[in-house]
Parts: sequence; structure tokens; C-alpha cells
Amino acid sequence: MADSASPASPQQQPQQPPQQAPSGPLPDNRWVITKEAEIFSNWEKAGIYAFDPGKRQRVWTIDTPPPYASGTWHMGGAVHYASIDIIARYRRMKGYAVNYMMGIDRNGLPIEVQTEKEYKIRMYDTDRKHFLKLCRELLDKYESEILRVCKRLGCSNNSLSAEGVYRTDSPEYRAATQATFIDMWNKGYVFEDERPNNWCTDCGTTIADAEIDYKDVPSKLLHLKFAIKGAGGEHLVVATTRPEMLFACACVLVNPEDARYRKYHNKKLIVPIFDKEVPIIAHPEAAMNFGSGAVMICSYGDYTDVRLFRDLKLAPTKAITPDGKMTAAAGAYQGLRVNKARLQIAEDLEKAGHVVKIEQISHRTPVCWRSKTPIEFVTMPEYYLTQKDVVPQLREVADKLRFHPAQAKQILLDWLTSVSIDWPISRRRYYGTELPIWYCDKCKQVALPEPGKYYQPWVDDCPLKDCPKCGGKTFTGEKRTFDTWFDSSISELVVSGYLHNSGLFERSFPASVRPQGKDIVRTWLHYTLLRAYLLFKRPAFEHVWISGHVVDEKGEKMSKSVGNVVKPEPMLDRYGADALRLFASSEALLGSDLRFSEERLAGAAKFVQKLYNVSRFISTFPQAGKPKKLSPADAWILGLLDKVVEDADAGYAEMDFFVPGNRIKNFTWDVFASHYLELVKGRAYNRDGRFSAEEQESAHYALHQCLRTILKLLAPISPFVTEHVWLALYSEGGRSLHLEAFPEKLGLKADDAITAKLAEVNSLAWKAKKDAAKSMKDPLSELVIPQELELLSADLAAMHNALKVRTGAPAASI
RNA sequence: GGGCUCGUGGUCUAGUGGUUAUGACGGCGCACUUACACUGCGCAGGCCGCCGGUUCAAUUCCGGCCGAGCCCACCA
Repeated sequence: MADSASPASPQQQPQQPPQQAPSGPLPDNRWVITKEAEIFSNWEKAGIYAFDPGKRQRVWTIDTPPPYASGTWHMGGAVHYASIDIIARYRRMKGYAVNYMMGIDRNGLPIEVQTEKEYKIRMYDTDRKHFLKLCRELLDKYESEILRVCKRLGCSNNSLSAEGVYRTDSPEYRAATQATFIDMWNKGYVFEDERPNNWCTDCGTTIADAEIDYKDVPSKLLHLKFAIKGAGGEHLVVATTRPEMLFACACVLVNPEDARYRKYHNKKLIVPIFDKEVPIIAHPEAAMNFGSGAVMICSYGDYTDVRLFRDLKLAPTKAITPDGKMTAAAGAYQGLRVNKARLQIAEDLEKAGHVVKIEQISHRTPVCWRSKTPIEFVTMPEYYLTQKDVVPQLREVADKLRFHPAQAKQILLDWLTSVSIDWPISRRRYYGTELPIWYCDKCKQVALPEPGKYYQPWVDDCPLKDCPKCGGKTFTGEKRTFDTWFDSSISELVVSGYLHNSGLFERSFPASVRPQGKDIVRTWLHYTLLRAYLLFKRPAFEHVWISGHVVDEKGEKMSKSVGNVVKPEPMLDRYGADALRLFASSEALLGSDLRFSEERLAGAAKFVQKLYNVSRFISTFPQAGKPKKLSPADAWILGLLDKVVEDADAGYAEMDFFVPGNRIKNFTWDVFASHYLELVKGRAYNRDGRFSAEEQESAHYALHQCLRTILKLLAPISPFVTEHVWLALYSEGGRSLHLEAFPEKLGLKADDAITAKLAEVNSLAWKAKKDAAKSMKDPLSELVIPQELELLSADLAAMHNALKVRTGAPAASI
């Protein structure tokens, strides 16, 4: 019984506690982090987070980003997933059936690159089946490390066991990817074309615009003399950073307004070294103030070249092979790698006297975001998904989404503005979902299987017996795979039950929320919206939650080369998941970068400990039902608590945890613990019997009511310590705190004036004793309190051991 | 060049059209006050980036400038 251990005197036996509850006081005098793992494994055993949509319950579907399993997490990953978990826990307490799958992204370039590095092999020199096996082993290793951190963080996914996690490379997932492809093919959104594309010579594949990064590269801008045909010795100067492209030059542009060159319009130039004739064309693309004002257009040196070849209907010359070497058209330079050829030809041009001047410039160069190799523009047949034509519709979709924070929408709109080509979705790689396509050997027609199964055309026989077009009996399977984003951009469909649970799918699509980092708006978010639009003409989700990055203490990006990377596990071991999650919530507004600071994390851990101590103190008092009349101090603190409930609820609903994190922390520490607990101690103990039994019970009720509410409010952010205290003090039959409803307000007034005055009076009293070198226990001869605190005078007298209390201008006398 | 965010004590940060502008960390000085030294109290420290405007009143609203960070575009 609580009472036997309670210092309360026997005549103040409380009424029956409101529920059958286990009783305090808490036995341990401090909170130890190792309890977290124990609590998590109890949750796992009891399966309390299992997703069970029931019949009527509203479903809240979280489209958790599947992290890529090609490495271990730094602090950013841990904070990101802990924050998403807060969304899940809050919604569960709000009465939703929360569908919160964990996913692992396992397809595509990153793991292939990692596998090549790990085993020191080249993918193209390795047997495909063997290579896939090596990839899979590595993926399994990274995946298990990521899932271990998730558990350590307290993530309440449906299940983190092997069965509860979806993987983008599983046969089921890949079947879904292929089914959407077949569907979109049938709807006419997929086509094959031979277009100049971003080509990574290192990865040996086409890549999408979204997979391009830019890097500033110092380069030489060569000013070259081109002889003008039939103009005696006259020449025109053309500036270029890519002289190795000279032989693929199709024309030279000058600005129509450029007076210097007006007389040369429609004349011909002789390309140096290659003696090829090209026209001079007046075109506004040529900037008068850059270089010489004359620019050569080659197939293909950059994006402008690609566009102009198309616009001006020029005949391209293939300049570069898929492995990054010069083609036969380069004559003497054939077979040289691009960089080598550039140096060589620059030297030759100088020797031959074609170079007028060399400028050193910094050139922003597009590079492959995985291998960082400068990309080339190579023409290859690839499959494309329509995207350019639906940009206006995607803007409308963006308008229907609710962004958190609202300004994150602009990132998406900016990207939509720059979408200029359709999405090339085929990749010449191994570890990815295969394009489910066979070609009839006889008529070469594309044959697609029925959607629903996972197909591997490079090993499987074509499921069709006859070619639908010509009746041919034999087929050849496609060898290419999809862009990784083609898999991950249907995650919201897969978690909503697409293809395997149509009842659930009806209820949960569009998904409730897409949480993700701001860096993958142009890829994951954009592509997901595109896919959902093409397939269903609907937005993929209701809310989009965009988080910032975790940066180091100085605000700089964490990177291996700088050496400022912080790993989550040592921090979790030192400070615990509760502290890390509180830190993540209360340090930065949603959407802003979070500065990681171990010192501040330690501060969060102190709060967790403080909360435990507060709980331990309160646990020494018996639980009491609501008294007929609340004492004024109790009405005051419960009124403030109401406001905290309201603010925290609003913050959680907006998915901005900065608000609840700080409000709960500040209330608990700075008001509840510092002032209320001190104020109410005398009445709660009532050693000298100066308070009535009802007044004492009111204190007991308020203490426990505050603690119960604080525990519930903080449960989504710090699920472990709150659960521990809850189970020890308040749980009915061992029922988890995380199955409780989010707290409701009691309907009391929040009187901030009392708070401010109380802090002032307390400070005065403490300072008076301190100045007089008295102990805090020593009496005050008189305490003068403002009118606002008159109702608290008995509590204040007990708190400060004041012999006399009167109202007036606040003062404290020894 | 376009967009977004932001300039507040040494550092980081909250907030507000109106008396002495939050809090944390750090510094200094006290205190074992019956939950807590992973504590409590106190002190020092700020022309709230700069210049204008609106207003009786601006750190807050508006405009400009300077500076920082991120995203997008980009020139051969």
C-alpha cells in the first residue's frame, strides 16, 4: 500500500484512488538508461504497436522513408526516424489505427557501388547472379544495423521483426513496381526513345536529372580562331571549355544583336584541325558578354547543346562512347578518354596557332550524384515515363497537399519549374527491379506479362506463349532494371495495401503523411506525386512533413572528409533515447537544421532525470480522487496545465515538436517543479496539521493529476521513462501508457499573473534568507505578498516558514 | 539571377506594436532548503545587423541595404 510508505499521517487517509493502480513510491532513486532496452523488448513481446485497423477506426498511414541500406546512420538518420515516431505515437493516442511500416530501400546504384568497393570487383566483369548475391549479403548487414538503431530509438513501427519490414527488393515489392509499370504502359505513359541523356561513364548508365549534382570545377576557357570561309584571312573567335568536342561542332551561334558579328550572319566557318564547314547562326542563346560572344554547338557538350540540336534540327555526331572514350569521328583522338583528349587537343591547337587566349574560369559541371563523375550526354535508347506534360497537373496536386512547414512547398514548386525532360526510367545495371518486358524474336514487338507477379526477364521464360502481334513462339527478355526511384516512389501504395489488401487500400489511400528530408523533394516526393497522379489522378498523401538536416555544433554539414560525423549509438548509450528524442524535438523548429550538441543532449538527459525525480517525489503521496473543492494553488497549477495540454496538442497536430517539447519541459521544470512542488509541500505533508484533510487531499489529487498528464503529454517524445513511471504508478492491469488517450483539458483558467507574482515572491524570500546568511529552513518574520497571491497565503507561509503573511508591496523580512 | 530561411548578451536560442526583452550553455559567487549535486539560489553580461518609413510608441509592421545558410537555374 502506498500509505504505509507515505509520510502522511494516518488520519489523512485518502479516499480510494480513482483506479486500481499499482502503488508508489518508486523504488529506485534514479533513472537508468539501460531500462530502455528492457521496456522496448516488453513492447515487442506484447505487440502493443501492431496495426489493427478494426472496423470503424480511422486509419493514419505513415509513408515512412525507407532508408537506403548501403551504410550506417549518422545522427541525422537517428533524429529523423525518432521524429517520425513521434508522429505515430501522437496519432495513436488520438485514437487512430496507425499504420506505421518500416521500410528498407535496397535497389540500385548505391549498393552496387558499395559492393564493387567492398569486394574490389567491377560489376560488368562479374557474373550477374553472383554479383546480386554479394549485394544482398551486404544489404542484409547494413539493414540489420539500421533496424537495431531503430529499436534502440524506441521506434513504434507495426513491427520491426523480419516480417514487419518491407524491402524494396522483395519479390512482393518488385511485383508491385512492375505492376504499376505495366499499368502505366497500358495507359500510354511509357515510351521508348533514343534521346541524348545524362550518362555516367563510370556507372555505365543513363541517369535522371534528379540524380545530377553540380560541382565547381576550375577549367580553361580556350578562345579559338575559326577561319571564315571566303573572307580572305578573316576569322572569328569562339570560346570553349570543351575543345575535344570540336569535331562534333554543328554550328556557331552569335547573338543577333551583336554588332561585331552582324556582317558574318549565314557565312560559313572552318573548324580548326578538322577542317569541317559549319554555319554561323544568329541566335539569342549566345550571350554577348561571355567569352567572345560566339559559341559553338556540339553534340553534346552541355544541356544547351542538347536543346539547340533539337530546336534547330541539327544532325548530331556521336562524340563519346558509353565508356567515356572518343568515338571514331574524333579521328586522331579516337579511343582517348575525354579528359585526355581535351588536354591533347588543346596542346595541338596551341601548336597550330589557333589559340588566341586562355582564360581560367570556374565552371559549374554536372556530375553523377553517386560516383561524382562528370556526366556526358550520350544518345541511347531508353524507356521514359511522361512527366513534362503533366507538370501543370502536378502543381495542382501540390496545392492540395498540406506541407509542414508550409514554406517547404516552394522547394517542390521550384523543382517542377525546372522539369524539362521526361523521366528516363531504365538503367543498365544489375541490382534493381527488372523491366518486365520480353521482345518477340520474330517481330521484335514488346510483350508485357500480366501484372501481379515478379518477373525477371533476363532469366525467366516469357509467360506468354504466343506473340500477341505475330504469334511468334520465342522471346528475348529485357536485361535492364529500373531507376531506384521507380521502386521507392510507390512506397505509399505498398504500405497502404496496394495489390495485396484492397480493403485496406480503399481506407488508407491517399496516405496520411509523407515524412521526408528536404534534400529528396526533387526525387522521392516529386516522383511519388507523379506516379500517384498517373495511376490514380490523385495526390499520394494528405500531409507532407519536411525536416531539416542535422548539422554539427557550428552549423556545418556532417561529412566523413571533414571528420565531424557523430554516430548515434554512443550517444544513445550515454544519454538514452528519451533524451535524444527530446533533444531532437526541442532544439529546432520544424524545417530548420538541427545543430547537434552533446552538451545540449546532456541537458535533455538532465530533464529526463528531473522528471523521474519529480515522479519519485509525487509517488510518496497517496493518490486521491478529485476533491469537492480544489485549493487555490491546485486550481492555479491545473489551469496552467490545461494550457500546456492545449499548446502541446496543437504542436503535435502540426507535427512541429518544438512546441510540445519546450512547453512540456519548461512547464514541468520551471513552474511545476520549481514553484508548485515547493509551494504545496507543506500542505501535502501537513506535518503540523495546520491544513484540513480536504486541503491535503486536494494537494495529493493535484500532484498526481499533474504527473499523469505530464507523462501522457511527453509520451510521444520520451516514451521510455514515461512508460516506466506510468506502469509503476498509474497503469490499470499493466496497460501501457502508449495505449492511453491523449489528455483532455479540465476546463480551468490559466492564470499567468499568479505565476509571475509567485516567482517574484519566491525569489524575494529566497534572496532575503541568502543575504542574511540564513538557512532556507529558517523563518521569515514577515512575508508581504501581492493581492494576486492572497489565496495562496497559507501555502506560502508554510513554504517559506513565514511567521506572518500580509498583502502589500512584495517584501520579505528576516 | 530567382526562391526560401535567418541576423536578439561570449555561444546558441524564445518571444512581443507599449513599463526592467525569454531561456539554455559558459563565467563568477553562494547553498547538502525533508524528490533531485544528472540539484537549488543569486550576480555579471544586450544601443534585439544597418538605414529609412508607418505610428503617440518599433526589437516586433513596411521598404531598402549589409551579412549568413540552404535550394533552384546558369553561359559556351
